[in-house]
Amino acid sequence: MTKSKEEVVQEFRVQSIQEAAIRVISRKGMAAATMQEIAEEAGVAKGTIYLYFRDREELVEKTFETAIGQLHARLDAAMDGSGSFEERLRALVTAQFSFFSENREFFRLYHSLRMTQGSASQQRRQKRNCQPQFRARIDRLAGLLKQAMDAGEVRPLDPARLALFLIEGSIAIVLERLTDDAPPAESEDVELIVSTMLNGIVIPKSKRSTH
Amino acid sequence: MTKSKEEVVQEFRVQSIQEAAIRVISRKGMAAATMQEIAEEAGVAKGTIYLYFRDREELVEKTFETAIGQLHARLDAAMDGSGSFEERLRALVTAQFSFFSENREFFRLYHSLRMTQGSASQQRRQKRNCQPQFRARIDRLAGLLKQAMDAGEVRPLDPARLALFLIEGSIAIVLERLTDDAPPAESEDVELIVSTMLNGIVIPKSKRSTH
DNA sequence: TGGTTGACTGACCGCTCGTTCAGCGCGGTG
DNA sequence: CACCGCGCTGAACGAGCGGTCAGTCAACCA
Repeated sequence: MTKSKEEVVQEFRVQSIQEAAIRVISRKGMAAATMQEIAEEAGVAKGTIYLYFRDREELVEKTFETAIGQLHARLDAAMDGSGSFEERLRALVTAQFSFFSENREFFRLYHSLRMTQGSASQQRRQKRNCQPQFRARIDRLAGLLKQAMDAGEVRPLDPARLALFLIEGSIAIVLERLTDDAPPAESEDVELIVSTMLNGIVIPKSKRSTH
Repeated sequence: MTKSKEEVVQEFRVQSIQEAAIRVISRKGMAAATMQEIAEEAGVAKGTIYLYFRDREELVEKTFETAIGQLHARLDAAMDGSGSFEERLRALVTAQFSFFSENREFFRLYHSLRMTQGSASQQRRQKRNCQPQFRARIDRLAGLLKQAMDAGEVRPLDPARLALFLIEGSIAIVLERLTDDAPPAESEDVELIVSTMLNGIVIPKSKRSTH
């Protein structure tokens, strides 16, 4: 089952084109990323891309799928640990933070894709292909929350809404960190998110110091 | 100081072109919205737009400024009320919810603008013109939070980060409501956000029922 | 009512983009 | 050495964009 030379070359090309696509889309955004620039970034001619991908749409789609697979693997690993609810939640947020700071460029691709709009057919296509990927992330976290609710650790709230709120809120902070010149330690932002979600921001009246 | 007939006509044109721009950008997204389609939507010829706006960029910019002014006015009104911190926070989230459900299309424009990427010069331009608008919203909420912290009602956390987390999390839920076929009552989602932010999701151990 | 104006139009232009394909060079074969 | 086969190239193409401007005509004056 060893790979032939041709297969190795093929895989190398596909991979380096995808990596170039991530970098260019991250830099310029989905709409402004041209095939020409992706080709230059990958060190091949424009035509070469079309030997490995049917068209621009397929390139973007396949690239996204490859990259998000890695993210999901990391997040699953973080969540499937056997700690307490709090530990698992903290692990999830931490994993998300570290993945995106290791892969800043992918993060922007992730966002570009989510927010891309276009013709009606493009929108339908995107809904079919990409939405399920995001939905899957929400659903997994929602599952974790539901579990904690059933165990009586967490108040009974709509788990899907909570998951959405938490993930999007975190993403906003990750995004902010990316453009921050001197962001605080990663753990500090993780703690802010986790403690806010778990215990809220209010100081109970019984614990307030007299002003 | 009464308006001349020409001024009235001029204002009407400007306004209807801007409204058309909002609708088209909302539908197709920033990149895919063409001058041709905006013109058709407004019921004028493409060239007419250029009598009222220097170029596409100015149209988008002016349109955005006009629209976001309304949003800020609403949110300020909600926050400047003289209630308790909790009441003002609830009012803010509620105002955001109702504004965006009354102006679904503007909401999508808002998002399109935030996520637009492009050439280096476009990015710089956008940073100058649009980022401050978003920043202003964050800053206002951050001010409210800071006030509550100084009063000892809220734990001392980075107010800017908290504001970002809250606003983006809420926006995600608003967005979800827009595509939901049968979303829960607005007040229900507002309550979820406010109570989560204030008190967290955890049930204190002392109050847990035995399983 | 004939003349003048200027708001409006839409065919047109230059340009950029995704996509194609005739041809190039190179490693293997007889 | 001549001859392919094939991965690759990049000039060329057509579609579609933002922006232009010569032409149109209803409204208004003299």
